[in-house]
Amino acid sequence: MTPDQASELAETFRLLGEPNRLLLVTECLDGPRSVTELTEAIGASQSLVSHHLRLLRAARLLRQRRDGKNVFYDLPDCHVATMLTNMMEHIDESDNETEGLIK
Amino acid sequence: MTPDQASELAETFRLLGEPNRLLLVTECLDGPRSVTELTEAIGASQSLVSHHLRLLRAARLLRQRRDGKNVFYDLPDCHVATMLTNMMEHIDESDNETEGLIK
DNA sequence: TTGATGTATAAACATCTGTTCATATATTGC
DNA sequence: GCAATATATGAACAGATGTTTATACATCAA
Repeated sequence: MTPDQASELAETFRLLGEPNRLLLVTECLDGPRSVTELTEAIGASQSLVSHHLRLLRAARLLRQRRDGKNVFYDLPDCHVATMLTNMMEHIDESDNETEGLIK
Repeated sequence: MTPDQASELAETFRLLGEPNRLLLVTECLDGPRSVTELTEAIGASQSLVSHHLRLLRAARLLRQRRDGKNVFYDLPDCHVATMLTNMMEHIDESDNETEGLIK
């Protein structure tokens, strides 16, 4: 893997590496969600949600579509959705181990 | 997905979301690597590599094993290796699209 | 047009993070 | 023991990041 490829892939991971953003993306796994729905789902302020959504759509991790007063977000058809689904299936497997802590 | 699960998964993504750390992990995909090898491979300072390795092993993304004067790092047998391999296989697919930029 | 609702943006700020520099801790060979 | 090599740690700091507050923009109904 070249440094450029690493930076590109890391950028995706970095965006998913924030709990609120990860929740926003996973909420959209089952279909389009309006900003209001997303705001209620993750329990953050509307402004914060909007800021995070901006980053996610800039990186094309989410797509935006307006319908009347609402704006809906969903995942474009890409491997990120598949990867996330796979990760979530295996999320409990490593819970048996004690969480690692920095000395 | 619960907020706790999101935080846990996000923590893994966050660690992989830094180019140097991602390179360190991918370098170890094909087998154990010494700190010296890793340092040369990613072209960073020894100190920086060591700092990053500390974070990665604290999160159990990498395992540490000393052999004489050298310390070798490798991936524990977990789904992270599989995920990374899958992601790297598909890394070029989304390159056709223009990179998203914040206005 | 006005008000109401939904969403986005800008500024400001405290905290977090990556990095460097210096130094400490192993481990081996002499 | 000492020197040399390999790795880890601590302090310090600039820059990035997540969040809040306030405000702007968009859409629809009356």
